[in-house]
Amino acid sequence: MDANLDILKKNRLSVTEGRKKILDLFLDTEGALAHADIEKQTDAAFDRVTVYRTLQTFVDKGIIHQIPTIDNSVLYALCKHNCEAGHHHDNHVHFICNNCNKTICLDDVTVPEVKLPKGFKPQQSAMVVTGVCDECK
Amino acid sequence: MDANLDILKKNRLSVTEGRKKILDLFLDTEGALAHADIEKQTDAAFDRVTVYRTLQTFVDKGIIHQIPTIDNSVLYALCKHNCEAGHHHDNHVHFICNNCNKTICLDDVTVPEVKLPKGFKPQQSAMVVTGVCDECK
DNA sequence: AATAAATTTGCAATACTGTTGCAGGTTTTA
DNA sequence: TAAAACCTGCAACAGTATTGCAAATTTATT
Repeated sequence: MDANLDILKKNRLSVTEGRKKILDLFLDTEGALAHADIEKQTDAAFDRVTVYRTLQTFVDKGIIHQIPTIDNSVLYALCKHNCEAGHHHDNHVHFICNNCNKTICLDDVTVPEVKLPKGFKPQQSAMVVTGVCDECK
Repeated sequence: MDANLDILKKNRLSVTEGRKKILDLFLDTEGALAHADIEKQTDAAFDRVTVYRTLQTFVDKGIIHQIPTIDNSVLYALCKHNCEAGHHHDNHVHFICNNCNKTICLDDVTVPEVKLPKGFKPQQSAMVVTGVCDECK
């Protein structure tokens, strides 16, 4: 069975063309995707609104996660670990290349824990490193 | 001499009402400000465009810095260390409270270094922790 | 397999966020 | 004080995101 079908069914989502196609995109892409990337790579086969809603649904189900960026762009990437609805365990560092502008999930680099001042209770932490990636070197 | 005047002159910026007022806001605020916050707190005394341009100017001069967030909001905070134009040395952790929605600069918590995979050259890193702050407890 | 129920999609409308050019005004320089 | 440099506000525009609703599709039921 296709991986995308599997994932959709596991999350009790209706299997539709759009969801299958967008999920495939994530499965085939190493790194992160922006809403605009998805529109481009699907040749705008789906309404912008549908793409927005699909992404939101996937985030809610823990299939993909949002990535923090310095500018106001929103990036999404596949969760590679066992994220459950509403609880993302994706605790890896994200790398943004200043040369090719790609965002790369460093799946093997976990976000280190930090000691917070008294009274602060952490729930989630994110870390973004910018620089030059291995391909641009 | 007022702190704001001092900072503006040091950076060879014309001293205008808008810049003084917005800089004061940052000096008086512990934490980060979004564009919307600034409009609100100045009673929209300045045009939206002016606020955008002022923020951009301050970032360029190294007076304030942008903070990465998971959603697509853009936050700014004063650089408390010796930021020079184009070189931000502000490496503290930012905390976003899920209750009061404030962003707080944890000036005493520095972003830990992480070991990156081969070929990746880091230039800057940012860390954002979400949770419950000391006031909301 | 056919139909009903539930869900999803696309369109239209709307709102928010941010940028640019330019004329007029303010600040700085000489 | 006058000229030059710089900044501001307005108008227009572009990109991004959200909502309601009717039509279409998918899933559940018989």
